[in-house]
Amino acid sequence: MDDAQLKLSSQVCFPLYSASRLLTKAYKPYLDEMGITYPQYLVLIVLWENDELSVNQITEKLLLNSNTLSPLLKRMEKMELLQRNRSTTDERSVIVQLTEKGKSLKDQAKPIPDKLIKVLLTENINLSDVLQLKEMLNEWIKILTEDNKNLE
Amino acid sequence: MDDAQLKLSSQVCFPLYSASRLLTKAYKPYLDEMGITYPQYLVLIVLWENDELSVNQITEKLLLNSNTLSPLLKRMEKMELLQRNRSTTDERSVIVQLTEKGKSLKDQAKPIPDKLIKVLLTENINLSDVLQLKEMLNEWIKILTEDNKNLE
DNA sequence: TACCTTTGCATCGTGCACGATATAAACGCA
DNA sequence: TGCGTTTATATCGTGCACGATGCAAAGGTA
Repeated sequence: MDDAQLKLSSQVCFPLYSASRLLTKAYKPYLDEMGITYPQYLVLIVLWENDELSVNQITEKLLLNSNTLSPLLKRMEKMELLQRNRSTTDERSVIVQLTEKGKSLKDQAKPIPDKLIKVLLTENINLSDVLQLKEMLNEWIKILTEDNKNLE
Repeated sequence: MDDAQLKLSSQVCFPLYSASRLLTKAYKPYLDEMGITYPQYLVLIVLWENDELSVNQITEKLLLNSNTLSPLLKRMEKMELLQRNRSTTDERSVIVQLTEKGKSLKDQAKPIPDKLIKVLLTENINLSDVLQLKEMLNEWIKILTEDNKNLE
């Protein structure tokens, strides 16, 4: 049985892929109330932490490219959650900042992380397990982003 | 700072989401050689394990709905990797089975899992860590799929 | 200053994901 | 047997992801 590793149950990527999709889906009821999607929520988070960011700074924080973020930011601008303006010092850059409407969603978003972490804690999984998992994922993210850079 | 949990660095879902995307991207060079995508690779895996499966059986194994799988399977049929036929015993069901071409890709796929697990093992992360992470993810998947069922 | 390269962002095409909905076959039960 | 309900699959619309490519501004260098 030398193809045992090919079985679905042996693969690491599949649980990662499924858990990610399902957890994102668990966010949905809360994000629906705010009228946004999960990737849009991520953009709000980094802009709640930083008054203004260039598109490039957002790509670095969220590990998404401009071909994903440009249309997404345009949709959010149309929803009046944020503004996009060319930088005056560097005409190539586009500066993104939240509108009052975008800022005001922060209060509504505050209880979300707490609600979701409660779903993820069980008899067998405590908070320190979750932190350890996060550390592993972050190390993988570091490796995998470095890999990509090496290819360029 | 009562909104500390709202920070990107505090969230569990974001590392899950990023690691999943990046790991899938790491598969790409190998899957490109076979002319398939990651979700198509998952379909092949379950069909290498089972001679024939209904669309419904595939949705259960991959946790994807028919609205995702139907077009995906059609693309794979057009690529002559598999065949779709209505069941004779239950005309509602569509039975999916691999063509010789689909079966033959198995040999090419064999070395892939080994190559990728090597990327994920580091000074700080050994095989038992990975197994533990898989167990946690599988427990979450169980919880989150049960949650969805409860909503229906 | 002319020119080549890099950088920042955007557009295009393709393939997922997924909620909402449609449709036909099968089932259950009065 | 008739008929409402469930089940299996498919279609449609929208929003990501992402590789390939384009383009203009900025930077570097002879």
